Amino acid sequence: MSLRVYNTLTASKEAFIPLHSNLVRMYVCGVTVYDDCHLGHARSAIVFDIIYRYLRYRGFTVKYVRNFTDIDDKILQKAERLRQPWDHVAAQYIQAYHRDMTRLGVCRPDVEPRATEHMGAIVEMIKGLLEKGYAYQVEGNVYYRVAAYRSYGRLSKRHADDLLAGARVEVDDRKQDPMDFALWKAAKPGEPAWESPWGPGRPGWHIECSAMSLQHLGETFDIHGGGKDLIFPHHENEIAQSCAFTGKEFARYWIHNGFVTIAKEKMSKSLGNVFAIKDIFAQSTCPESVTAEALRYFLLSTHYRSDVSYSPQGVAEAKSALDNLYGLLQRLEEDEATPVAPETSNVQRILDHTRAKFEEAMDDDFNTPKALAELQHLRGALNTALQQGMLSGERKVAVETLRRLGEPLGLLQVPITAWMFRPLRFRDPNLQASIKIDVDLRAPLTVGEGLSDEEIERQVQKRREARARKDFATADRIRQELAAFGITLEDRPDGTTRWKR
RNA sequence: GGCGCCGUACCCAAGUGGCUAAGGGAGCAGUCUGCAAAACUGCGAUGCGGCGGUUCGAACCCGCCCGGCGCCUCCA
Repeated sequence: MSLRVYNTLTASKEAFIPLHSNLVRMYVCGVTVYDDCHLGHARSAIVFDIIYRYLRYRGFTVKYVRNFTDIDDKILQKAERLRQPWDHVAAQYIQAYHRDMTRLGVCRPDVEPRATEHMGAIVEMIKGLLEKGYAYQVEGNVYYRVAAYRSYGRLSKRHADDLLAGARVEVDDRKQDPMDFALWKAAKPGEPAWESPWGPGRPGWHIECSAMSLQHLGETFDIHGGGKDLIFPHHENEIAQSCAFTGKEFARYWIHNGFVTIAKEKMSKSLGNVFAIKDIFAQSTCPESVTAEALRYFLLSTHYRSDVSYSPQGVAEAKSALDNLYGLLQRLEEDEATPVAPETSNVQRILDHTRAKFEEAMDDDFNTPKALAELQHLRGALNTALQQGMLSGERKVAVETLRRLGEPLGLLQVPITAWMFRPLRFRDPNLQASIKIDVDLRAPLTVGEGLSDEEIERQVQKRREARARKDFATADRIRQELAAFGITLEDRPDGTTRWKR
């Protein structure tokens, strides 16, 4: 069984075969840095993160490029509003982006090129397009001549006639055709500008991605991705520019992720239904790494091409599902003597079978919901095995397998002592609104103010002594005291006690 | 107007022509337990928006209808 991916270009699932044997070259559209990232950005980043991780899991060498568009009209507008230099605004949001991605556990790409650092390449490309007749200049502006590119529309499955029928294209007298788009924008007084053969100005949106992907990945590369809202016009225009410039095929596989929606509607600023990533973390009652995995599990429980409807209780449910997997990890990692039933043990067979099913699911266009179901199925099988007795070697292998299968998904990577088993909730009423209120939200929530492992162990030991002399009043009192700090105790049959945060 | 997507149990969500329609959350019952918790086991769609059609056979293909959404304008 080999990897198959859905290609927007051909509108079908295809066998994934990189151009150069084992090397995968992948370009993903990052963000225009003019504001904090929201859940939609998180989804896109996480989707391509798991694609990147899984390709490596599958033995490919991946060169992963994800850009920053750090010069754009929106950045200039923001700078004006804030009365700050535009490049400070960009730098600030690049930093915020990195902060959010780190929190989300998103791998850093191999290259993170910025438009402003590729002006030479951008200008060269525009020059080439002019020479070949695919562009024209008007008063210091350069436009792409869409009519000159025969197969324009093949990605978004649109035809020139349909586009004109839309009649929502901004009217610009200088364009020869309403569909033409800017490659270079002449600078107005006071605007940042770079020198060019057409006078001072800045690149139009789209050209920076063509130039940067060409420079870092070459003329033809394997995967180009982004949110599905980029299919038109952004990616369509990139294809037009790049193919016209090089005369070669551009990206071979186009991968697009679905939206995050709120109450069935696309998350967007105009609708005012945007949730910033930083707010999710700020409002969560769980530590960052736990919140990150809960959010990841939530997002990955829907296939990447479908829209996923965000809700606080959706994340809370994902957290519960993860708790059960971590609970299993905790029990597997406990070093206790268990009854042994080696002759009937089928643990290794179960693990092998799960790995095969997991890979089968991921090979089928990154079917993460199916992959998660396989992990959950494994949980049941291992729980049963655990109850019948597992050798310490088997338990070790089981833990390794769970962690190894979790890795390409970015899940099950938190050390067990750092996992928080208490339900995840959000403090803000807006985030909290649709959660059924079934827990006391005034209970202690913050991790930082909790007890240390040592303090907890000491109390657990005291309680053990009390139980040994049948002093259940004391034992129950200790349990209640720990519960006030959010610590749950679970007594095992052998008289020992496990605790959970 | 053009192009396209979706509608599966209380909620979320795989499956897209043929084994009992995955899995998770919530719920109920039982086993276990000083109590509790966890875990395990069992229960839950004769049916996949509706109506027709194709087929030996359809949630899955085709047609129509109902409902929801997206792109065509900046957007992950």
